[in-house]
Amino acid sequence: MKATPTSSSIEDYVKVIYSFTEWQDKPITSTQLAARLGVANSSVSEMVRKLKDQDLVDHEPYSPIRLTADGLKLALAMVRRHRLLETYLVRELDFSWDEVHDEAEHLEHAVSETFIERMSAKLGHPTRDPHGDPIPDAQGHIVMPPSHRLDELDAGHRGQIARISDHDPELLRHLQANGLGLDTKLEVIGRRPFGGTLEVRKLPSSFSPSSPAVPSSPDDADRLDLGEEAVLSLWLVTQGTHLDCTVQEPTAGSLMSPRNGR
Amino acid sequence: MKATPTSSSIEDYVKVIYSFTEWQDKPITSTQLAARLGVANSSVSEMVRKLKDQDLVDHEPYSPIRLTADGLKLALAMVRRHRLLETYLVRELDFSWDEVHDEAEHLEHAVSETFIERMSAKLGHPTRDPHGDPIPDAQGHIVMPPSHRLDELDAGHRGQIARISDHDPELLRHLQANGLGLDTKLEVIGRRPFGGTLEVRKLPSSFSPSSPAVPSSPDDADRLDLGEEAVLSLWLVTQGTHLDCTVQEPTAGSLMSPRNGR
DNA sequence: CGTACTATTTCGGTATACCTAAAATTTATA
DNA sequence: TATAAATTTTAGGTATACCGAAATAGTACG
Repeated sequence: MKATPTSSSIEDYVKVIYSFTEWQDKPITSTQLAARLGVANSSVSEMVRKLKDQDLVDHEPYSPIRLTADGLKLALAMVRRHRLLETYLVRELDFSWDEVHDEAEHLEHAVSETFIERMSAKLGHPTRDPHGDPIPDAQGHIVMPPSHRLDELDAGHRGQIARISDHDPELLRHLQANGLGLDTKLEVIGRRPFGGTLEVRKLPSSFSPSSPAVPSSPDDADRLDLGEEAVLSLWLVTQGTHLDCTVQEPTAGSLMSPRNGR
Repeated sequence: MKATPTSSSIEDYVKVIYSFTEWQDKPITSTQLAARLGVANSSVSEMVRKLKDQDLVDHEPYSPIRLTADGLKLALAMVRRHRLLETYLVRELDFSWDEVHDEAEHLEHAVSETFIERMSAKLGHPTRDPHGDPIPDAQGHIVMPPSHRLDELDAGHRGQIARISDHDPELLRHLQANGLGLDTKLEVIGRRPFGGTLEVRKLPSSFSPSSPAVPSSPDDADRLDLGEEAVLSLWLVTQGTHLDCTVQEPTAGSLMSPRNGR
Protein backbone atom coordinates (compact mmCIF):
# COMPACT_ATOMS: atom_id res chain seq x y z
CA MET A 1 0.00 0.00 0.00
CA LYS A 2 1.20 3.45 -0.73
CA ALA A 3 -0.12 6.93 -1.12
CA THR A 4 1.18 10.49 -1.10
CA PRO A 5 -1.27 12.58 0.97
CA THR A 6 0.94 13.54 3.91
CA SER A 7 -1.16 15.65 6.26
CA SER A 8 0.25 17.61 9.12
CA SER A 9 -1.24 15.10 11.57
CA ILE A 10 0.57 12.30 9.84
CA GLU A 11 3.76 14.33 10.06
CA ASP A 12 3.25 14.74 13.79
CA TYR A 13 2.61 11.07 14.42
CA VAL A 14 5.66 10.00 12.48
CA LYS A 15 7.87 12.56 14.15
CA VAL A 16 6.80 11.50 17.63
CA ILE A 17 7.32 7.83 16.80
CA TYR A 18 10.80 8.69 15.62
CA SER A 19 11.67 10.88 18.59
CA PHE A 20 10.78 8.13 21.01
CA THR A 21 13.57 5.94 19.70
CA GLU A 22 16.13 8.61 19.09
CA TRP A 23 17.92 8.21 22.43
CA GLN A 24 16.88 4.68 23.44
CA ASP A 25 15.53 1.82 21.43
CA LYS A 26 12.34 0.44 22.84
CA PRO A 27 9.60 1.09 20.26
CA ILE A 28 6.66 3.27 21.25
CA THR A 29 3.25 1.92 22.34
CA SER A 30 -0.17 3.32 21.47
CA THR A 31 -0.68 4.76 24.92
CA GLN A 32 2.68 6.51 24.92
CA LEU A 33 2.02 7.89 21.47
CA ALA A 34 -1.39 9.15 22.56
CA ALA A 35 0.10 10.82 25.63
CA ARG A 36 2.80 12.59 23.64
CA LEU A 37 0.37 13.76 21.00
CA GLY A 38 -2.27 14.76 23.49
CA VAL A 39 -4.99 12.69 21.81
CA ALA A 40 -7.15 9.76 22.92
CA ASN A 41 -5.88 6.21 22.55
CA SER A 42 -8.64 5.43 20.11
CA SER A 43 -7.44 8.22 17.84
CA VAL A 44 -4.03 6.64 17.77
CA SER A 45 -5.43 3.25 16.83
CA GLU A 46 -7.25 4.72 13.84
CA MET A 47 -4.37 6.86 12.74
CA VAL A 48 -1.86 4.05 13.05
CA ARG A 49 -4.04 1.99 10.75
CA LYS A 50 -3.83 4.80 8.25
CA LEU A 51 -0.08 5.11 8.64
CA LYS A 52 0.20 1.40 8.05
CA ASP A 53 -1.92 1.68 4.88
CA GLN A 54 0.53 4.29 3.64
CA ASP A 55 3.43 2.06 4.55
CA LEU A 56 4.90 4.49 7.03
CA VAL A 57 4.80 2.13 10.01
CA ASP A 58 4.90 -1.57 10.78
CA HIS A 59 2.24 -2.57 13.24
CA GLU A 60 0.52 -5.70 14.47
CA PRO A 61 -2.55 -5.20 16.65
CA TYR A 62 -1.69 -4.89 20.33
CA SER A 63 2.01 -4.45 19.62
CA PRO A 64 4.26 -1.44 19.64
CA ILE A 65 4.68 0.72 16.57
CA ARG A 66 7.81 0.94 14.44
CA LEU A 67 8.63 3.17 11.49
CA THR A 68 9.27 1.65 8.09
CA ALA A 69 12.07 3.00 5.90
CA ASP A 70 9.57 5.39 4.30
CA GLY A 71 8.31 6.46 7.69
CA LEU A 72 11.84 7.07 8.92
CA LYS A 73 12.58 9.14 5.87
CA LEU A 74 9.54 11.32 6.47
CA ALA A 75 10.34 11.58 10.19
CA LEU A 76 13.91 12.68 9.53
CA ALA A 77 12.66 15.28 7.06
CA MET A 78 10.35 16.65 9.76
CA VAL A 79 13.07 16.58 12.40
CA ARG A 80 15.33 18.45 10.00
CA ARG A 81 12.66 21.06 9.50
CA HIS A 82 12.00 21.44 13.18
CA ARG A 83 15.61 21.74 14.23
CA LEU A 84 16.61 24.07 11.42
CA LEU A 85 13.67 26.28 12.26
CA GLU A 86 14.65 26.38 15.93
CA THR A 87 18.19 27.28 15.02
CA TYR A 88 17.02 29.96 12.63
CA LEU A 89 14.60 31.52 15.11
CA VAL A 90 17.33 31.79 17.72
CA ARG A 91 20.06 33.02 15.41
CA GLU A 92 18.10 35.35 13.12
CA LEU A 93 14.97 36.44 14.91
CA ASP A 94 16.11 36.85 18.49
CA PHE A 95 13.94 34.09 19.84
CA SER A 96 15.17 32.68 23.09
CA TRP A 97 16.00 29.11 23.79
CA ASP A 98 12.74 28.41 25.49
CA GLU A 99 10.41 30.09 23.00
CA VAL A 100 11.38 28.32 19.82
CA HIS A 101 9.86 24.93 20.29
CA ASP A 102 6.20 25.84 19.90
CA GLU A 103 6.83 28.19 17.02
CA ALA A 104 8.82 25.56 15.14
CA GLU A 105 6.10 23.03 15.84
CA HIS A 106 3.69 25.07 13.72
CA LEU A 107 6.09 26.27 11.07
CA GLU A 108 7.48 22.85 10.27
CA HIS A 109 4.21 21.93 8.56
CA ALA A 110 3.91 25.15 6.60
CA VAL A 111 7.29 25.84 5.04
CA SER A 112 8.35 24.63 1.60
CA GLU A 113 11.39 22.59 0.80
CA THR A 114 12.83 25.69 -0.83
CA PHE A 115 12.40 27.65 2.38
CA ILE A 116 14.15 24.96 4.38
CA GLU A 117 17.12 24.82 2.06
CA ARG A 118 17.51 28.60 1.83
CA MET A 119 17.39 28.74 5.59
CA SER A 120 19.95 25.99 5.97
CA ALA A 121 22.27 27.79 3.54
CA LYS A 122 21.85 31.09 5.38
CA LEU A 123 22.83 29.38 8.62
CA GLY A 124 25.84 27.69 7.06
CA HIS A 125 24.25 24.23 7.14
CA PRO A 126 24.35 23.73 10.90
CA THR A 127 24.50 20.21 12.30
CA ARG A 128 22.93 20.78 15.68
CA ASP A 129 20.11 22.93 16.99
CA PRO A 130 20.07 25.30 19.99
CA HIS A 131 19.38 22.42 22.37
CA GLY A 132 22.16 20.30 20.98
CA ASP A 133 20.01 17.95 18.95
CA PRO A 134 21.60 16.81 15.70
CA ILE A 135 20.09 18.11 12.46
CA PRO A 136 19.70 15.52 9.68
CA ASP A 137 20.99 16.64 6.29
CA ALA A 138 18.75 16.98 3.25
CA GLN A 139 19.21 13.27 2.45
CA GLY A 140 18.13 12.24 5.92
CA HIS A 141 21.59 11.37 7.27
CA ILE A 142 21.98 12.17 10.93
CA VAL A 143 25.04 12.19 13.13
CA MET A 144 24.40 11.32 16.76
CA PRO A 145 26.95 12.66 19.23
CA PRO A 146 28.01 9.83 21.59
CA SER A 147 26.53 11.38 24.66
CA HIS A 148 25.23 9.99 27.95
CA ARG A 149 22.30 11.16 29.97
CA LEU A 150 23.44 12.64 33.27
CA ASP A 151 21.69 9.95 35.28
CA GLU A 152 23.93 7.30 33.73
CA LEU A 153 27.13 8.89 34.95
CA ASP A 154 29.00 8.29 38.18
CA ALA A 155 31.01 10.57 40.41
CA GLY A 156 34.20 11.75 38.80
CA HIS A 157 32.93 11.74 35.22
CA ARG A 158 33.61 14.95 33.37
CA GLY A 159 32.17 16.22 30.13
CA GLN A 160 30.51 18.90 28.15
CA ILE A 161 26.75 19.41 27.86
CA ALA A 162 25.86 18.07 24.43
CA ARG A 163 22.10 18.13 24.56
CA ILE A 164 19.31 19.53 26.67
CA SER A 165 15.79 18.27 26.21
CA ASP A 166 13.64 21.09 24.89
CA HIS A 167 10.31 19.90 26.18
CA ASP A 168 10.09 22.10 29.26
CA PRO A 169 10.71 25.81 28.70
CA GLU A 170 10.62 26.31 32.51
CA LEU A 171 13.55 23.98 32.96
CA LEU A 172 15.46 25.70 30.18
CA ARG A 173 15.09 29.02 31.92
CA HIS A 174 16.10 27.48 35.24
CA LEU A 175 19.24 25.95 33.77
CA GLN A 176 20.16 29.16 32.06
CA ALA A 177 19.77 31.08 35.31
CA ASN A 178 22.27 28.68 36.87
CA GLY A 179 24.77 29.19 34.11
CA LEU A 180 24.20 25.87 32.40
CA GLY A 181 24.01 25.84 28.62
CA LEU A 182 25.17 23.93 25.60
CA ASP A 183 28.88 23.10 25.84
CA THR A 184 29.13 23.99 29.51
CA LYS A 185 31.78 21.72 31.08
CA LEU A 186 30.77 19.73 34.14
CA GLU A 187 32.09 17.21 36.59
CA VAL A 188 29.78 14.84 38.39
CA ILE A 189 30.53 15.05 42.11
CA GLY A 190 28.03 12.70 43.54
CA ARG A 191 24.62 11.28 43.69
CA ARG A 192 22.24 12.07 46.51
CA PRO A 193 20.51 8.85 47.46
CA PHE A 194 16.99 8.80 46.05
CA GLY A 195 15.11 11.95 45.23
CA GLY A 196 17.01 11.81 41.98
CA THR A 197 19.26 14.77 42.63
CA LEU A 198 22.87 14.90 41.52
CA GLU A 199 25.65 17.19 42.62
CA VAL A 200 27.82 18.60 39.86
CA ARG A 201 30.55 21.17 39.53
CA LYS A 202 30.93 23.59 36.65
CA LEU A 203 34.39 23.48 35.12
CA PRO A 204 35.96 26.52 33.49
CA SER A 205 35.37 26.47 29.77
CA SER A 206 39.14 26.53 29.36
CA PHE A 207 39.33 23.09 30.98
CA SER A 208 40.33 20.46 28.49
CA PRO A 209 40.03 16.72 28.96
CA SER A 210 43.45 16.22 27.35
CA SER A 211 44.98 17.90 30.40
CA PRO A 212 43.37 15.73 33.04
CA ALA A 213 45.12 17.55 35.86
CA VAL A 214 42.26 18.34 38.17
CA PRO A 215 41.93 22.08 38.67
CA SER A 216 40.36 21.41 42.01
CA SER A 217 39.36 24.72 43.43
CA PRO A 218 39.13 23.95 47.16
CA ASP A 219 35.77 25.31 48.15
CA ASP A 220 33.75 26.08 45.14
CA ALA A 221 30.79 28.30 44.32
CA ASP A 222 30.48 26.30 41.14
CA ARG A 223 28.76 23.38 42.80
CA LEU A 224 25.13 22.77 41.90
CA ASP A 225 22.44 20.33 42.85
CA LEU A 226 20.36 19.18 39.92
CA GLY A 227 16.86 17.85 40.47
CA GLU A 228 15.45 14.78 38.82
CA GLU A 229 13.96 16.57 35.86
CA ALA A 230 17.23 18.31 35.11
CA VAL A 231 19.22 15.10 35.48
CA LEU A 232 16.96 13.37 32.97
CA SER A 233 17.13 16.30 30.54
CA LEU A 234 20.88 16.74 30.25
CA TRP A 235 23.28 14.73 28.13
CA LEU A 236 27.08 14.96 28.32
CA VAL A 237 29.84 14.18 25.86
CA THR A 238 32.40 12.54 28.08
CA GLN A 239 35.34 12.11 25.72
CA GLY A 240 37.69 14.69 24.33
CA THR A 241 36.07 13.29 21.21
CA HIS A 242 34.07 16.31 20.33
CA LEU A 243 32.03 14.99 17.49
CA ASP A 244 32.48 11.30 17.19
CA CYS A 245 29.99 10.29 14.57
CA THR A 246 27.64 7.59 13.55
CA VAL A 247 26.00 8.00 10.20
CA GLN A 248 22.49 6.65 9.91
CA GLU A 249 21.36 5.35 6.56
CA PRO A 250 17.61 5.77 6.40
CA THR A 251 17.21 4.73 2.79
CA ALA A 252 18.42 1.21 3.58
CA GLY A 253 15.73 -1.36 4.05
CA SER A 254 16.65 -1.95 7.67
CA LEU A 255 15.80 0.40 10.45
CA MET A 256 18.53 2.40 12.04
CA SER A 257 19.82 1.59 15.49
CA PRO A 258 19.79 5.04 16.91
CA ARG A 259 21.49 4.33 20.20
CA ASN A 260 24.85 6.04 20.47
CA GLY A 261 27.91 3.91 19.91
CA ARG A 262 29.28 3.87 23.46
CA MET B 1 -23.03 36.53 17.84
CA LYS B 2 -19.37 36.19 18.47
CA ALA B 3 -16.77 33.48 18.80
CA THR B 4 -13.03 33.12 18.75
CA PRO B 5 -12.22 30.02 16.65
CA THR B 6 -10.47 31.59 13.69
CA SER B 7 -9.46 28.78 11.35
CA SER B 8 -7.12 29.21 8.46
CA SER B 9 -10.08 28.91 6.06
CA ILE B 10 -11.80 31.76 7.78
CA GLU B 11 -8.62 33.78 7.54
CA ASP B 12 -8.50 33.13 3.80
CA TYR B 13 -12.10 34.10 3.21
CA VAL B 14 -11.76 37.34 5.12
CA LYS B 15 -8.51 38.21 3.41
CA VAL B 16 -9.97 37.69 -0.06
CA ILE B 17 -13.05 39.74 0.79
CA TYR B 18 -10.79 42.54 1.94
CA SER B 19 -8.47 42.38 -1.05
CA PHE B 20 -11.35 42.73 -3.46
CA THR B 21 -12.14 46.20 -2.15
CA GLU B 22 -8.62 47.37 -1.58
CA TRP B 23 -8.25 49.16 -4.94
CA GLN B 24 -11.89 49.70 -5.91
CA ASP B 25 -15.03 49.71 -3.84
CA LYS B 26 -17.65 47.39 -5.23
CA PRO B 27 -18.20 44.63 -2.64
CA ILE B 28 -17.51 41.03 -3.62
CA THR B 29 -20.21 38.53 -4.64
CA SER B 30 -20.40 34.84 -3.75
CA THR B 31 -19.34 33.75 -7.20
CA GLN B 32 -16.34 36.03 -7.26
CA LEU B 33 -15.33 34.87 -3.81
CA ALA B 34 -15.66 31.25 -4.88
CA ALA B 35 -13.54 31.86 -7.97
CA ARG B 36 -10.76 33.55 -6.03
CA LEU B 37 -10.69 30.89 -3.36
CA GLY B 38 -10.93 28.04 -5.84
CA VAL B 39 -13.93 26.48 -4.11
CA ALA B 40 -17.51 25.73 -5.18
CA ASN B 41 -20.21 28.37 -4.80
CA SER B 42 -22.03 26.18 -2.34
CA SER B 43 -18.99 26.14 -0.10
CA VAL B 44 -18.97 29.92 -0.05
CA SER B 45 -22.63 30.09 0.94
CA GLU B 46 -22.04 27.86 3.93
CA MET B 47 -18.87 29.56 4.98
CA VAL B 48 -20.34 33.05 4.66
CA ARG B 49 -23.10 31.97 7.01
CA LYS B 50 -20.43 30.96 9.50
CA LEU B 51 -18.57 34.24 9.03
CA LYS B 52 -21.80 36.09 9.67
CA ASP B 53 -22.41 34.06 12.85
CA GLN B 54 -18.99 35.18 14.03
CA ASP B 55 -19.79 38.75 13.14
CA LEU B 56 -16.99 39.02 10.63
CA VAL B 57 -19.20 39.92 7.65
CA ASP B 58 -22.52 41.59 6.90
CA HIS B 59 -24.60 39.58 4.47
CA GLU B 60 -28.18 39.35 3.30
CA PRO B 61 -29.07 36.36 1.13
CA TYR B 62 -28.46 37.02 -2.57
CA SER B 63 -26.46 40.18 -1.88
CA PRO B 64 -22.78 40.91 -1.95
CA ILE B 65 -20.60 40.36 1.10
CA ARG B 66 -19.05 43.13 3.21
CA LEU B 67 -16.67 42.95 6.13
CA THR B 68 -17.73 44.20 9.54
CA ALA B 69 -15.30 46.17 11.69
CA ASP B 70 -14.17 42.90 13.30
CA GLY B 71 -13.78 41.28 9.90
CA LEU B 72 -11.74 44.19 8.64
CA LYS B 73 -9.53 44.01 11.69
CA LEU B 74 -8.85 40.33 11.07
CA ALA B 75 -8.31 40.93 7.36
CA LEU B 76 -5.80 43.68 7.97
CA ALA B 77 -3.96 41.47 10.42
CA MET B 78 -3.72 38.78 7.73
CA VAL B 79 -2.66 41.26 5.08
CA ARG B 80 0.02 42.53 7.45
CA ARG B 81 1.26 38.99 7.96
CA HIS B 82 1.29 38.22 4.28
CA ARG B 83 3.10 41.35 3.20
CA LEU B 84 5.64 41.29 5.99
CA LEU B 85 6.38 37.68 5.16
CA GLU B 86 6.85 38.49 1.48
CA THR B 87 9.17 41.33 2.36
CA TYR B 88 11.13 39.14 4.72
CA LEU B 89 11.49 36.29 2.26
CA VAL B 90 12.88 38.63 -0.37
CA ARG B 91 15.16 40.57 1.90
CA GLU B 92 16.46 37.84 4.18
CA LEU B 93 16.09 34.52 2.44
CA ASP B 94 16.91 35.33 -1.17
CA PHE B 95 13.49 34.56 -2.47
CA SER B 96 12.70 36.25 -5.74
CA TRP B 97 9.83 38.52 -6.42
CA ASP B 98 7.77 35.84 -8.09
CA GLU B 99 8.36 33.03 -5.57
CA VAL B 100 7.19 34.69 -2.39
CA HIS B 101 3.44 34.76 -2.83
CA ASP B 102 2.73 31.06 -2.41
CA GLU B 103 5.15 30.64 0.45
CA ALA B 104 3.64 33.58 2.34
CA GLU B 105 0.18 32.18 1.67
CA HIS B 106 1.04 29.15 3.79
CA LEU B 107 3.16 30.84 6.41
CA GLU B 108 0.67 33.55 7.24
CA HIS B 109 -1.54 30.98 8.97
CA ALA B 110 1.27 29.35 10.90
CA VAL B 111 3.35 32.12 12.43
CA SER B 112 2.74 33.63 15.86
CA GLU B 113 2.21 37.27 16.67
CA THR B 114 5.64 37.27 18.26
CA PHE B 115 7.18 36.01 15.03
CA ILE B 116 5.47 38.74 13.04
CA GLU B 117 6.63 41.51 15.34
CA ARG B 118 10.22 40.23 15.53
CA MET B 119 10.26 40.06 11.75
CA SER B 120 8.87 43.55 11.37
CA ALA B 121 11.51 44.90 13.78
CA LYS B 122 14.29 43.07 11.92
CA LEU B 123 13.12 44.68 8.69
CA GLY B 124 12.89 48.14 10.26
CA HIS B 125 9.08 48.16 10.19
CA PRO B 126 8.63 48.46 6.42
CA THR B 127 5.50 50.08 5.05
CA ARG B 128 5.30 48.39 1.68
CA ASP B 129 6.03 44.91 0.40
CA PRO B 130 8.15 43.87 -2.61
CA HIS B 131 5.22 44.44 -4.99
CA GLY B 132 4.50 47.88 -3.59
CA ASP B 133 1.47 46.94 -1.54
CA PRO B 134 1.15 48.89 1.70
CA ILE B 135 1.71 46.99 4.95
CA PRO B 136 -0.76 47.74 7.76
CA ASP B 137 0.84 48.42 11.13
CA ALA B 138 0.23 46.28 14.19
CA GLN B 139 -2.90 48.29 15.02
CA GLY B 140 -4.35 47.76 11.55
CA HIS B 141 -3.68 51.22 10.20
CA ILE B 142 -2.83 51.20 6.53
CA VAL B 143 -1.52 53.96 4.30
CA MET B 144 -2.65 53.75 0.67
CA PRO B 145 -0.39 55.46 -1.83
CA PRO B 146 -2.52 57.62 -4.17
CA SER B 147 -1.80 55.58 -7.24
CA HIS B 148 -3.68 54.98 -10.50
CA ARG B 149 -3.89 51.82 -12.49
CA LEU B 150 -2.10 52.19 -15.81
CA ASP B 151 -5.31 51.70 -17.77
CA GLU B 152 -6.75 54.88 -16.23
CA LEU B 153 -3.95 57.10 -17.48
CA ASP B 154 -3.77 59.02 -20.76
CA ALA B 155 -0.88 59.86 -23.03
CA GLY B 156 1.57 62.27 -21.45
CA HIS B 157 1.07 61.15 -17.88
CA ARG B 158 4.28 60.40 -16.06
CA GLY B 159 4.87 58.60 -12.84
CA GLN B 160 6.63 55.98 -10.83
CA ILE B 161 5.54 52.37 -10.50
CA ALA B 162 3.99 52.14 -7.05
CA ARG B 163 2.45 48.72 -7.15
CA ILE B 164 2.52 45.58 -9.24
CA SER B 165 -0.11 42.91 -8.73
CA ASP B 166 1.55 39.78 -7.43
CA HIS B 167 -0.95 37.25 -8.65
CA ASP B 168 0.89 36.09 -11.76
CA PRO B 169 4.53 35.09 -11.24
CA GLU B 170 4.88 34.77 -15.05
CA LEU B 171 4.01 38.40 -15.50
CA LEU B 172 6.40 39.45 -12.76
CA ARG B 173 9.24 37.68 -14.53
CA HIS B 174 8.22 39.24 -17.86
CA LEU B 175 8.19 42.74 -16.40
CA GLN B 176 11.52 42.23 -14.73
CA ALA B 177 13.02 41.02 -18.00
CA ASN B 178 11.88 44.30 -19.56
CA GLY B 179 13.44 46.37 -16.84
CA LEU B 180 10.23 47.29 -15.08
CA GLY B 181 10.18 47.15 -11.31
CA LEU B 182 8.97 49.01 -8.28
CA ASP B 183 9.79 52.73 -8.54
CA THR B 184 10.66 52.58 -12.25
CA LYS B 185 9.68 55.91 -13.82
CA LEU B 186 7.41 55.82 -16.83
CA GLU B 187 5.64 58.07 -19.29
CA VAL B 188 2.49 56.96 -21.05
CA ILE B 189 2.97 57.52 -24.76
CA GLY B 190 -0.25 56.24 -26.15
CA ARG B 191 -2.96 53.71 -26.25
CA ARG B 192 -3.24 51.18 -29.03
CA PRO B 193 -6.90 50.98 -30.00
CA PHE B 194 -8.42 47.84 -28.49
CA GLY B 195 -6.37 44.79 -27.69
CA GLY B 196 -5.66 46.59 -24.44
CA THR B 197 -2.05 47.39 -25.15
CA LEU B 198 -0.42 50.62 -24.09
CA GLU B 199 2.82 52.17 -25.23
CA VAL B 200 5.06 53.56 -22.50
CA ARG B 201 8.54 54.96 -22.23
CA LYS B 202 10.95 54.30 -19.40
CA LEU B 203 12.33 57.50 -17.91
CA PRO B 204 15.78 57.65 -16.33
CA SER B 205 15.54 57.20 -12.59
CA SER B 206 17.20 60.58 -12.25
CA PHE B 207 14.16 62.18 -13.85
CA SER B 208 12.22 64.23 -11.36
CA PRO B 209 8.69 65.57 -11.77
CA SER B 210 9.73 68.87 -10.23
CA SER B 211 11.86 69.53 -13.31
CA PRO B 212 9.17 68.98 -15.92
CA ALA B 213 11.52 69.73 -18.78
CA VAL B 214 10.97 66.76 -21.04
CA PRO B 215 14.20 64.91 -21.57
CA SER B 216 12.90 63.70 -24.90
CA SER B 217 15.48 61.40 -26.32
CA PRO B 218 14.65 61.45 -30.04
CA ASP B 219 14.43 57.81 -31.00
CA ASP B 220 14.32 55.69 -27.93
CA ALA B 221 15.07 52.09 -27.09
CA ASP B 222 13.16 52.69 -23.88
CA ARG B 223 9.75 52.37 -25.52
CA LEU B 224 7.68 49.36 -24.55
CA ASP B 225 4.30 47.93 -25.46
CA LEU B 226 2.43 46.56 -22.49
CA GLY B 227 -0.26 43.93 -22.99
CA GLU B 228 -3.62 43.97 -21.29
CA GLU B 229 -2.59 41.88 -18.33
CA ALA B 230 0.38 44.13 -17.66
CA VAL B 231 -1.70 47.30 -18.00
CA LEU B 232 -4.16 45.99 -15.45
CA SER B 233 -1.42 44.93 -13.06
CA LEU B 234 0.58 48.16 -12.82
CA TRP B 235 -0.21 51.21 -10.68
CA LEU B 236 1.61 54.54 -10.94
CA VAL B 237 2.10 57.38 -8.49
CA THR B 238 1.71 60.39 -10.72
CA GLN B 239 2.58 63.24 -8.37
CA GLY B 240 5.87 64.30 -6.97
CA THR B 241 3.95 63.38 -3.83
CA HIS B 242 5.89 60.34 -2.96
CA LEU B 243 3.89 59.02 -0.07
CA ASP B 244 0.76 61.03 0.35
CA CYS B 245 -1.18 59.18 2.99
CA THR B 246 -4.62 58.21 4.07
CA VAL B 247 -4.90 56.51 7.41
CA GLN B 248 -7.63 53.95 7.73
CA GLU B 249 -9.17 53.44 11.12
CA PRO B 250 -10.46 49.88 11.32
CA THR B 251 -11.56 49.96 14.93
CA ALA B 252 -14.17 52.59 14.17
CA GLY B 253 -17.68 51.30 13.73
CA SER B 254 -17.88 52.40 10.14
CA LEU B 255 -16.21 50.62 7.27
CA MET B 256 -13.21 52.16 5.68
CA SER B 257 -13.42 53.67 2.22
CA PRO B 258 -10.30 52.20 0.78
CA ARG B 259 -10.26 54.03 -2.50
CA ASN B 260 -7.31 56.31 -2.90
CA GLY B 261 -7.88 59.99 -2.28
CA ARG B 262 -7.44 61.14 -5.91
C1' DC C 1 -44.88 40.95 -17.96
C1' DG C 2 -43.78 36.49 -18.17
C1' DT C 3 -40.22 33.39 -19.40
C1' DA C 4 -35.52 32.15 -19.92
C1' DC C 5 -31.11 32.73 -17.83
C1' DT C 6 -27.97 33.37 -14.13
C1' DA C 7 -26.65 33.74 -9.42
C1' DT C 8 -27.16 31.92 -4.95
C1' DT C 9 -28.61 28.90 -1.50
C1' DT C 10 -30.12 24.45 0.31
C1' DC C 11 -29.67 19.57 0.54
C1' DG C 12 -27.57 15.22 0.85
C1' DG C 13 -22.74 13.29 0.95
C1' DT C 14 -17.49 12.78 1.51
C1' DA C 15 -12.90 12.91 3.95
C1' DT C 16 -10.07 14.05 7.95
C1' DA C 17 -9.25 13.85 12.57
C1' DC C 18 -10.89 13.93 16.60
C1' DC C 19 -13.94 11.96 20.91
C1' DT C 20 -16.40 8.63 24.52
C1' DA C 21 -17.93 4.26 25.68
C1' DA C 22 -17.92 -0.55 25.02
C1' DA C 23 -15.64 -4.75 23.54
C1' DA C 24 -11.59 -7.44 22.91
C1' DT C 25 -6.99 -8.72 24.00
C1' DT C 26 -2.88 -8.96 26.71
C1' DT C 27 -0.54 -8.89 31.23
C1' DA C 28 -0.14 -9.36 35.84
C1' DT C 29 -1.51 -11.38 40.21
C1' DA C 30 -3.64 -14.01 43.63
C1' DT D 1 -4.32 -20.87 35.92
C1' DA D 2 -8.19 -18.24 36.40
C1' DT D 3 -9.43 -13.81 37.15
C1' DA D 4 -8.62 -8.98 37.78
C1' DA D 5 -6.34 -5.02 35.77
C1' DA D 6 -4.48 -2.58 32.15
C1' DT D 7 -3.92 -1.83 27.28
C1' DT D 8 -5.66 -1.57 22.75
C1' DT D 9 -9.13 -1.74 19.31
C1' DT D 10 -13.81 -1.18 17.48
C1' DA D 11 -18.15 1.17 17.18
C1' DG D 12 -20.83 5.12 16.96
C1' DG D 13 -20.73 10.11 16.92
C1' DT D 14 -18.99 15.23 16.32
C1' DA D 15 -16.97 19.37 13.84
C1' DT D 16 -14.77 21.40 9.83
C1' DA D 17 -14.65 22.22 5.19
C1' DC D 18 -15.27 20.68 1.14
C1' DC D 19 -18.37 18.76 -3.18
C1' DG D 20 -22.34 18.11 -6.91
C1' DA D 21 -27.16 18.42 -7.81
C1' DA D 22 -31.53 20.42 -7.01
C1' DA D 23 -34.30 24.22 -5.54
C1' DT D 24 -34.99 29.09 -5.26
C1' DA D 25 -34.35 34.05 -5.97
C1' DG D 26 -33.14 37.78 -8.87
C1' DT D 27 -32.30 39.85 -13.68
C1' DA D 28 -32.84 40.61 -18.38
C1' DC D 29 -35.39 40.84 -22.51
C1' DG D 30 -38.52 39.62 -26.26
